[in-house]
Amino acid sequence: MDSLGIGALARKAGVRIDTVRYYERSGLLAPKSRLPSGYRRYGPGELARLRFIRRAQALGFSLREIRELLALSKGRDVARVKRTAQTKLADVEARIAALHRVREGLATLIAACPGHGDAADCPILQALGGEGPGASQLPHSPELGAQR
Amino acid sequence: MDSLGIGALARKAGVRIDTVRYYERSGLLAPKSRLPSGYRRYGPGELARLRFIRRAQALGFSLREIRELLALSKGRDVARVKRTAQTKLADVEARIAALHRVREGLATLIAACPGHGDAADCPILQALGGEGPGASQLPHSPELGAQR
DNA sequence: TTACACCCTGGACTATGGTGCAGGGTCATG
DNA sequence: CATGACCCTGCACCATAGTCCAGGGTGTAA
Repeated sequence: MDSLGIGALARKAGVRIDTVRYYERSGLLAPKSRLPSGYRRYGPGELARLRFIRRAQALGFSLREIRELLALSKGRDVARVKRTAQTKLADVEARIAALHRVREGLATLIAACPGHGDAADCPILQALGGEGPGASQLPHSPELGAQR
Repeated sequence: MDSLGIGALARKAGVRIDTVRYYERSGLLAPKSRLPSGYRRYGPGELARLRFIRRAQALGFSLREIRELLALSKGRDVARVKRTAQTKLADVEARIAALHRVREGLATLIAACPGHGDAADCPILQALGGEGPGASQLPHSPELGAQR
């Protein structure tokens, strides 16, 4: 039979055994069956599901979102799956935009810093430390704090 | 005197009182002095430092990195401050690049998904779930998992 | 003096995504 | 049957950045 123990499954998917058990605790991946001893047994479907989880994580989905995606895929509601992916895309684009602003702020400060001399002449320290208009060149977007 | 209690300081900087105490525990911000009762007292320097911390966070620095930045600024080693900022800039740029790959992967899948019909026809589910070449259109960069 | 806002410490708890360990039981090979 | 690899459960722990609470003490003004 092409059924796998937890160790073989983990090796095939490139994750740790503990991670597989963690996913099970999190309601993401249940074994196909159990031996009378309690040993978990997995089939090819479980391997595919585990790979799904890893790939979705690489796309920036959280485990909670992946759980929803898996539930959706069981209901074969393709429209909702697509909408979820679209929402995620918008989210990723917002994060990119926020990071662009961070990059501009940093680049501006680095360009203005002589790289030597007294700390009082360093715009990086000035801009961050000042309470006056010196800080106005920094991005101020609220969502930057929400960078998960 | 223009010295502040912890509540006034927190209000001026737009953070919570607990957060100020948390920063103190983390070695980021010590009070200027204490009353005999133990009450913390802060001067304008501490307010500036607290604002520094918040702005640096908005630039994507972690508290650990901010602690290093603050230590550096005390040593007035401007060159090292600049190098730290440059390292952070490279880090931000790598995160942007990783998110770009995520975006391309998602956009490709969304474009190919009909948005209706059977789940078997949904490339989002297919690409994620398959173990064959279907997954090859997805980004595979290892640093994506390391998205802090 | 009383009222009330403010402050103290220490510890528990939140969410996320795991990792590690103790103390056992089981499976397969020689 | 012995050995070693594998597996079980349950629990504690990691980092990050806080948040909240209990059970007190203090500062100030009417």
